[in-house]
This record gives sequence, structure tokens and C-alpha cells, in this order.
Amino acid sequence: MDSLLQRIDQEIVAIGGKRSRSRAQVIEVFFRTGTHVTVEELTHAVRKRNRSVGSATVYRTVKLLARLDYAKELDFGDGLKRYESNLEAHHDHLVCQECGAVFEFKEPRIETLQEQVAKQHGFFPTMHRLDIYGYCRKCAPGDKRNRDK
Amino acid sequence: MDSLLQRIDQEIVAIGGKRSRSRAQVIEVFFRTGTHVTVEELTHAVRKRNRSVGSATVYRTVKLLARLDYAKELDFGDGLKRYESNLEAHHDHLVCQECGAVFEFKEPRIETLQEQVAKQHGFFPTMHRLDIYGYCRKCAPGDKRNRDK
DNA sequence: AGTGAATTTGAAATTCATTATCATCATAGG
DNA sequence: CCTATGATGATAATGAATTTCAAATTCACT
Ligand SMILES: [Mn+2]
Ligand SMILES: [Mn+2]
Ligand SMILES: [Zn+2]
Ligand SMILES: [Zn+2]
Repeated sequence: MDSLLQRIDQEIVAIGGKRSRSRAQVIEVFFRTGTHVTVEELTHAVRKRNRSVGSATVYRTVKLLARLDYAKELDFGDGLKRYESNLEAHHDHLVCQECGAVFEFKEPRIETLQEQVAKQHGFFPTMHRLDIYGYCRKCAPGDKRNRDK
Repeated sequence: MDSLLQRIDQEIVAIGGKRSRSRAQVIEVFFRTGTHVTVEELTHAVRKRNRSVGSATVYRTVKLLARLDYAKELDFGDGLKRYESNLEAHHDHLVCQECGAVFEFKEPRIETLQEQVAKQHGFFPTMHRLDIYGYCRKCAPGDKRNRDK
């Protein structure tokens, strides 16, 4: 964890940047915080530690992490971007449109089929996004918990 | 085509709406125009026929079509929404991040696997979005056409 | 520690797609 | 024609994200 922060710092310096307190705090909180976080959520979390961090810095830091491939930018269509650590392996998402819960899954067979589809179209894929929207177990219509409206 | 417009008009009336010239023009141009269109593009196309149509009406109409399930709202992550006819069967997209071209594909095996994944998670899917980003044939790095940077 | 160039910061201003407002217009039924 | 109500288009408002900018911080070099 500390070594991760060091590694990132190093990379920033290599790019011609300088270390900074606020940014380091944002990065640390980002990797400790629950995933699929919005900038607003992350800003609040950071401010618990350092009240004076501006949201502009959070926006900047999260974009920087995405540029360095340490974070992934997500968009579940609700009007604000979310971010997740990019340290874990690639995965796709199930998004509950009732409670907003996000579940992750891996399905190598889907990945393979995507490669095939791309190849069939002479297309060189660099990334993809597969989001499945619907209702999670708790919010499912007809579920016992929801029987009485 | 005319029958489509009539059918939509009928549905709007059933919802408690009235017919209107501007809206009818937007709808007709929408179904004649190339797909994956932005509101700005659609507004320009409509104004070739009727200079006085306001973009607010185009926004409203396209949202209405989406609500009535005649149109689908798309978001390829470039900051503006796109719309396509929802008369054709479901399909997913290949998006070139160089030239912006969009290609469509159907892969029933992917659809099936998605159902399975959802079921495994006790999730009731209502829709999904699969976008593959990369470089199309023309924009592919290493392509003859791009050999000289 | 001091100096100075370069980067970063936080607040505020700006951007830009989209939505809401509202006075006016069009539609449709009696 | 009348009237009720929905629709329009110009404009204002919204809100997430970006940019601006003066002040603060970092850091290599004395
Ligand atoms: Mn995830
Ligand atoms: Mn399409
Ligand atoms: Zn749920
Ligand atoms: Zn291309």
C-alpha cells in the first residue's frame, strides 16, 4: 500500500511533476475507499482527514490516476462519473437501477467472443464496457421483501 | 414510414398529447437520418426543412421517442448523447476512437452468457450496454494508409 | 537556511450539454 | 368561434467537470 503510493509518486516525478500533500491524501483515500466512487464521495472522504482539500484537486487527481492507468473511469449513466482502482483484473458490472448497488463479474467466454467479433469487423479493440442493468436480489420485483409494495 | 409516424402520433394522443407540426418533422427526420445521431446533428437536419424549430423541441422529442420505446439513448463517452431508432433488433457497438465511426454487431452467444451471469448473481437484467472501443479498419495503427504517421 | 524556477493548490469563474421556465401559439373538441 | 390544454421556442437555469489565477508548495541548487 505504501509501496503503491511510492510507485505512483515516482511515476509522477518521472512525468515532470512534484509531490504534494493534498494529492497524496486523495490517492491514499482513493485506494482505501470502497470502489465505484464518485468525485463527491471521494472528496467527502478526503475531507474527513484534511478539511481544506478542494474538489478541483480531487477531480485532477482522479484524472491523473486514470491517465497513469491506476484508476478506471466508469459511467453508469446517472450523470456523474465514478472511479475504481485499476489494480484488480478486468471485470464487468451488474448495476441495480433501484438501489444503485454494483456487482462485478468476470466471464472469459464473453471476452473471447468480443475479440472474435472485433476481428470479424477488422477492428482493433483497445477496451470495452459491458454493463448489465436491472434489479438486484434485494430489489427484484416479486421478491418476498417487496411483496407488499 | 408514414404508417410509423401515424402509429406514434396515435400513441402520443393516447398518452394525452396533441399532434404538432414541429414534433412530427423531428420524428420524420429522425427516422430518415443516419443513426447514432446527436441532438445537434438532428437539429441541423430538421432545420434544413423548417428553420424555426428550436433545439428544445428536438431534445423533448427525442426523449419522448425514447420513453415510447421508439428510440434508444446512447452514450459513447464523448460528452453528448446519441440516439438511434429502436425499430431494429437489439445490437451492440464497435466505436472507433480515432474517427468516431460506429459499427453494429449481434452475437447471440454473448447475450446468452449475459443472461447466465445475471442469473448466477440473482440479478434480473432489464437491459445492457456493450461497447467495444478501438480502431476501425481505416484508422488501425500499422495500416498501410497510416504507415507515414 | 536561502533563492528561484516550476508545479500545485483551492476558490472562483467558466464551459457545455441538457433541462426548466414561461409567455405565446397551435390543436381539438364542443 | 370558444375555450381548455398541450406544445413551442427563446431564454434562463442547472450541474458536473474544467479552467483560471494568485498564492502556496516543492525541490534542485547554493
Ligand atoms: Mn468494478
Ligand atoms: Mn446502433
Ligand atoms: Zn438493488
Ligand atoms: Zn476509425
